[in-house]
Amino acid sequence: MSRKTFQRLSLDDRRRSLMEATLTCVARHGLHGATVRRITEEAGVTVGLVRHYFGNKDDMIRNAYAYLVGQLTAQASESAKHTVASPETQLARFLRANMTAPNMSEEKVSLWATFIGRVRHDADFAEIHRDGYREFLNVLETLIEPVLINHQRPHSIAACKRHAIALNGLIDGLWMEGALNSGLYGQDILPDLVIEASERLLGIPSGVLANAQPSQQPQSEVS
Amino acid sequence: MSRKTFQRLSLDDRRRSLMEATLTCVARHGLHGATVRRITEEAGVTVGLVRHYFGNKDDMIRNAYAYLVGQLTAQASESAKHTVASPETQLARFLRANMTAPNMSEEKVSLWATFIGRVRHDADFAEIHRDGYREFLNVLETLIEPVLINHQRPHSIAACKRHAIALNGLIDGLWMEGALNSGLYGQDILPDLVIEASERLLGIPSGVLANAQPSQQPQSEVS
DNA sequence: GTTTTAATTAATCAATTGTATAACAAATAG
DNA sequence: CTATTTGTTATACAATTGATTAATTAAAAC
Repeated sequence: MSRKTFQRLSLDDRRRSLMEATLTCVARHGLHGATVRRITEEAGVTVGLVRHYFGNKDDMIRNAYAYLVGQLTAQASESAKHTVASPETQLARFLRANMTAPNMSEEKVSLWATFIGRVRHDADFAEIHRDGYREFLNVLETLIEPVLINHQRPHSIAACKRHAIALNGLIDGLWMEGALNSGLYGQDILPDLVIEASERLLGIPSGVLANAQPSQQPQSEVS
Repeated sequence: MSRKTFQRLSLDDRRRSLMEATLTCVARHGLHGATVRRITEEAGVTVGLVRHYFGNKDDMIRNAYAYLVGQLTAQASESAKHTVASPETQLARFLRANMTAPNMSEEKVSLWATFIGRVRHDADFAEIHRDGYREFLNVLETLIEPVLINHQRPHSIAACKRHAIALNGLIDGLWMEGALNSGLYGQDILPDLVIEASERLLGIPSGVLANAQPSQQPQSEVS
């Protein structure tokens, strides 16, 4: 019987491949069903590589969690920052991005929730979670402040932070409940709903965010 | 060597004892660490009883999840319904209850999140989740409607449902992030924050909920 | 007090788990 | 083309897992 043919990958490629396989397996079978054998099979390698690249399974999972959080925050902030548009448009885009695919996916919410359960007992998990949360709040504060200024609302640092906390709660909650939708309502109502709710939370006139010019309006695009 | 002395319990008592031990172990060690041996040891019995009372481990865990969701929704609705007070006071109490112990506890949030990961793949888990979610939304709608009426706001069934979805998102998100607090802010700001945010979301005058007569505070202090 | 019932224990089982190690082979250097 | 390095495979192993069964015994029935 001949040995399996294989390809030697760079350290980064192989590690990423294993982390992604880990996330796939956790999403598909839960943490308890994400065994070393299943993960390595998903990655197309044999079990020995776990030790070689991560030392042990727990460390591989920790790295996979950090990888996931990085993806989530990167996607979120990127969707807002990479545009030259009015503050209202940027905030509106950010909000919509969190209520639509690929950001709002059942798989990502499931993954996120599954790992949250370990934050409490594992210091590494807690740190990864805290960093991601802080980043998300920062992005929100940065997006909120100019909008408040534009509409003569109180915009002290404290006020911005308070608003960011509330908005983050709203987004997180709707992101979760919407993604693993129980069929009690259609997910398609969420983008408009979160925009309208945010206008109220910030105390800005109705329509300011809802009518902010959407992504592909040619009119104002001067480059 | 003598056998362990034991006590025969009623079916309900023993089942509840095992479910609570299951939740304790899941909260303490995660789903993967909640083994039959640990759970039964926590309950003070031997492993054979799992088969006797639940058939197998998975069914025991499913029942424990339903037990947890039942606790959460019962506590939440009870905190509001069991009082003869103005609609504003009832809603305010409900909101505060979800931002303070025992409802907002790290353990309960961890448990809740851990189980959410299985909703996607297990039909029984999905049903338990959906039922709990529906109940929560119903309680919210019931609490919201009279407040909207009292302040001449639109209060159609659709409007109430929309508000309930938004408020539920806000509560869920803050409940989660607040409980496993990352130290980025103090949990003690959350009760007031959620009350103020809810006033804005519902479009009712500031202070309507905040100044609704609290449970046992003599007179309000002016800030 | 005696019998009956079934809740509970204790022990065993096969399967699966994460880890460790030696053999192998793909890429690289000379 | 040969030698070397090390990424990768294949296999073994001890520990733990959930499940199963027969033996016990607490409690109820008589």
